[in-house]
Amino acid sequence: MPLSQSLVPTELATAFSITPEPYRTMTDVTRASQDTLSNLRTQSVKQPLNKLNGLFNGFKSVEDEKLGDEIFDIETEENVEIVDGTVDGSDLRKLRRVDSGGDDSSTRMSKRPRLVWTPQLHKRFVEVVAHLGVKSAVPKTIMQLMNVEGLTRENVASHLQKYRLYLKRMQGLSNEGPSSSDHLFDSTPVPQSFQESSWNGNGTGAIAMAYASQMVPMPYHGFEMHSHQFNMMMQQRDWSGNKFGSVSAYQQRYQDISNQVIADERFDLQKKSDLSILFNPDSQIKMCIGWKEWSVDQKLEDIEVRVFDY
DNA sequence: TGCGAAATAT
DNA sequence: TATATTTCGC
Repeated sequence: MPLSQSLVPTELATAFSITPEPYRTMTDVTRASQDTLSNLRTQSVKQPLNKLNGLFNGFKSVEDEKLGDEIFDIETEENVEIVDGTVDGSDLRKLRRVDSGGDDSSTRMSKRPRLVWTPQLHKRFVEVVAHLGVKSAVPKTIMQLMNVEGLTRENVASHLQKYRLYLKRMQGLSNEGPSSSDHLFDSTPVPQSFQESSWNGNGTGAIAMAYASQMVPMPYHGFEMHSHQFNMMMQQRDWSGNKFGSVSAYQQRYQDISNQVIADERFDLQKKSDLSILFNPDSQIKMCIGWKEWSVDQKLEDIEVRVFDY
């Protein structure tokens, strides 16, 4: 919808060779103001790259820092601009791609740096997909659970599409080990749970997953641990028929369990975000630390190393 | 809105 | 060619 309208009727304008003011939509105006803003900003703020690096401040472990550092293949400084006003890390997603056919230098805007799926990033992706269940893993949820700054739903959707094709291909090849052509995907083993599990096989499992965000460093047992706020990821319906009954009850339960795990010398946590706890509708609990998964029979003492050992 | 397959771009 | 990104129907 145009924001403005010519006062001169079209016929009249044509008759007198009046070139009408072009229609400007809200999008046009918004874009123009973004252009202006970012032009101003690139002059005063000279370190978009630092900004980018700063986006990953939330990550504290060496591994995570590597993850963050390597996530983007940054080409040149000119390719990066902050479109929105926020300078604090949270908003890489506001880097916009704008039409590249800009002959007008004032409309030249950068495109988002191309995402490179490093083995670390892919590993994280696979972990999350495994937790969700390969059937119920969708881009948005995966993106949220991966909790990697700057990662977009589109990035994930693309990767997921490719990964599904890969899985299909692998399934077709049954257990023919070696050479496919995909080094990235081959670099991270396909979790055994993908082959079918009671947690997601019938489409009713894997309802909730607690996950970490906003990590804050905290000393623990000599190495760095992270405490965090807890969020609940919920998928699918029916929270009424289960034992805990409410989201807050799940959160409480998650807190309880994770606190015990952290205090438990048997668990060699590198960082607390390695811990995930999943609940299914029967209030069964599955606990995952890194690449290991356990079934938890309510009491931690009963924990046995169950299946997956990658 | 957002998913997924297909098309397209790099 | 591989794969990232965009498009488009649902």
